[in-house]
Amino acid sequence: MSPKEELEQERRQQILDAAETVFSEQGFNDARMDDIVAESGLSKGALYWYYKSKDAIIMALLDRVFLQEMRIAEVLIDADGTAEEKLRIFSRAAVADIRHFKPFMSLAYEFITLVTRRKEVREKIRGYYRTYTQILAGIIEQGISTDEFATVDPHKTALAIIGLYEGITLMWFIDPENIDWDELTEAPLDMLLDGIRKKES
Amino acid sequence: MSPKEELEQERRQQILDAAETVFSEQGFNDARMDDIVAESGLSKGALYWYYKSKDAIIMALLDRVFLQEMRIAEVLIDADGTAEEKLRIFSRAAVADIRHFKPFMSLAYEFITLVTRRKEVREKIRGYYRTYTQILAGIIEQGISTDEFATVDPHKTALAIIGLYEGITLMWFIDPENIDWDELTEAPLDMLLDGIRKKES
Amino acid sequence: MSPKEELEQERRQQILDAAETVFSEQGFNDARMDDIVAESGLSKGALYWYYKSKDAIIMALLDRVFLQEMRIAEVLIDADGTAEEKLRIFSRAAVADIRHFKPFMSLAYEFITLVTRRKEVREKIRGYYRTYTQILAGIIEQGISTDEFATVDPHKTALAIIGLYEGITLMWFIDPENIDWDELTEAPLDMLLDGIRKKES
Amino acid sequence: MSPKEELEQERRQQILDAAETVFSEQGFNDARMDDIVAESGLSKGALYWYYKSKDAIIMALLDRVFLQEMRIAEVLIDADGTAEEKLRIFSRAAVADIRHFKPFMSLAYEFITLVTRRKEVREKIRGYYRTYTQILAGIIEQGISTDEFATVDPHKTALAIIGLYEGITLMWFIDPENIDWDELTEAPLDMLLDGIRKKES
DNA sequence: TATGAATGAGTCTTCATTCAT
DNA sequence: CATGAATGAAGACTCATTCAT
Repeated sequence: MSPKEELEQERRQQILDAAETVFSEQGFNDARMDDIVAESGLSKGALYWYYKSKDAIIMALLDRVFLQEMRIAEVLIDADGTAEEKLRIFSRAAVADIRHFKPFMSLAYEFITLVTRRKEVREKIRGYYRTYTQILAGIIEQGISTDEFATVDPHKTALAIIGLYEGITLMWFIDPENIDWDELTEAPLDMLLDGIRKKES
Repeated sequence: MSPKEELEQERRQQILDAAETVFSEQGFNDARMDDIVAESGLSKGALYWYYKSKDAIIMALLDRVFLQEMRIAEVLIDADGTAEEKLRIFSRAAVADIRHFKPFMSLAYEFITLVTRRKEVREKIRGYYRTYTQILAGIIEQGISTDEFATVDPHKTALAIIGLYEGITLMWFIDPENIDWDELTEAPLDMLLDGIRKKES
Repeated sequence: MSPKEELEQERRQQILDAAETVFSEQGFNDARMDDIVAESGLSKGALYWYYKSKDAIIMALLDRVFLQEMRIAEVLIDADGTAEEKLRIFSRAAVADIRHFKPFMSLAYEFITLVTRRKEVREKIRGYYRTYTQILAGIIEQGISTDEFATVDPHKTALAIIGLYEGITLMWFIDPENIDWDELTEAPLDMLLDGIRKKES
Repeated sequence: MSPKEELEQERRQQILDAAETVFSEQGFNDARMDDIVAESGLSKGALYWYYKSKDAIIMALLDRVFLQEMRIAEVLIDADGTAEEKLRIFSRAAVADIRHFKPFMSLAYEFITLVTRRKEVREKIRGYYRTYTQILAGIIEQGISTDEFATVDPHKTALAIIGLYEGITLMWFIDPENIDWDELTEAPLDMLLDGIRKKES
């Protein structure tokens, strides 16, 4: 990467970092471009040099947020072990990630708000969840073929697992004190696994 | 109720109906007061007569949206039957409600966005979920005491059930075609129930 | 006209009057909306209530400016007399009008600037000159048929007459002291008339 | 001229060529310095190295545009022949020039727009027309003294001739299809000449 | 109660110009 | 001489809210 491209990347990161903070705190609409300017340490002109509008920044953030999330998926793909072990790895990674992600969670929900209104957002987020679902479904299929799991529908089960974590995350976001992630990290998974695990006969 | 009060109630409903539609379609910020005025068929002056600000309408909507939701909870409280039967009633009611609620779902997520930024929203939504959790926990306790269920933690299990439904709802909102509620209505519950059901020994 | 419509007309006139002054003094681009606001005595909101943009005001002015000019043409249509008498009436009306119009002349040239860039402007101004040319051509035809004038091309002659006045106006705008309209009022016309008048044989 | 000065001259021409094109297409205000940069093939820094501001470019263009025009006048001064012959030379030169100049005509009108607002523009353009008028007046005086023309006012007649051509040019700019320069090249002049030509007695 | 014209503070965005390299 | 990233003042426009009628 040329020094020039490096500078550009750095500036764009500066701006997205600032935007992430500001948008998370204030929401897309209450956030002022001047707030992002101040937070980024750049000038307004510099901001508009790299992103042509507020909306362009929001869309660039969308990419970054869900790209970051994708990393958990990668962990899963590369993992070895039984299906159950992989699901536990997923669970742990997801929970770790969620905690790290907490300050920016309202940002994520704001993006979700846009799903019905903006094609790009819709497609990006759908792609993210579909990828995820497929990976988990693959693991479950593995579990079925190795007789770890009963013959469940892999797709539906994958949706249930992701849904379970998304839902608990949502509830944790709303009422963190009411939910103890330390305990919940594996408990929900245990319940589901109990449900799909092959019963000895 | 006097005729005057009746008119007032009617007008307020008109406004909230319009606001619900407009906010759902455009979001709190892109929605214009003039849009609500047009949708409601009232005049701008009338709007401001009944609600003193845009924010007041949003807060009134918050009440209405989550009050509506509360009705499912009431169904549960009054129901008879085994714990499992009650959970199935809950499941069916929740799914039915979600479907009806779909056009306004982005509204709900926009409220969630406000959880970290607005005390009233936070408290209202927390109250809603806490109530819900307690009711479900009660049912699970009943199930444990009647030996339907294994000795699980009622609170955690309740959270898991609600989370499961909230999460699947979220995913259905994002990608309706990828999720078949008809099948999912009871499947997720089955999995969880399998997990907590008392094993014959 | 209802009182409401009357108010609207009055407001629009107020705005266009102000815009005419401000645009003439400063040009379309240097003129600030706030200048028009100040000049009009209205508020910025009121301005935008009646015209949705600066450009809308400019286009409304275009209408008004060239509609005003059209009145001279009407004088001609209704006039009686020989062709030459009518042309003299035209001459006098045109000169009188030009003098009145002087402060707003740079406005007219600014519109002309837009002829190649904006369809609406092009069409409006073309229509104006075509109408004018036709009226004059009609008078010249009359002069030919009554043997006042030699057998000239009515269309070309009309263009020459209008062109003559437009050109002298342009030069007067550029260098008023160099041109004495009092003398020039009829002199150019005399020259042209001398050229087309039927020579006694 | 040193190689260094040559380069400077070349660069300045590049810039003015680009500016002429861009300004003609977009107008002084809508044209962006970046457009001129792109059109010129230079860098922004280079542009500002040779011209210290947008306005400086506009003023340099003013010089160039009206200097170019001055060449027609030179043709006249050097010409031999009767007054009428000279006027025909003028006519042909003017028409030829106008056609060449067409793409940049809106530029000329934009300068005229500035006559009332900018001293330098006013003086430059006035000087141009005064020079022109004087040359033509001289020719007409010649024509009077040689008995070609009747005893007309040379100044007024010169104004009329220039005005006639300026006016027809304006109308041609506005509505090229409505005006056939091929025919109009000499026709207007004929009319005027008919008017001022010494009548045989 | 109801109306809708009017208000004006607040925003995003633009773009001529500068200057470190 | 040349580059183009950076600057920031300035301006068009928006829209929640008000208030005379």
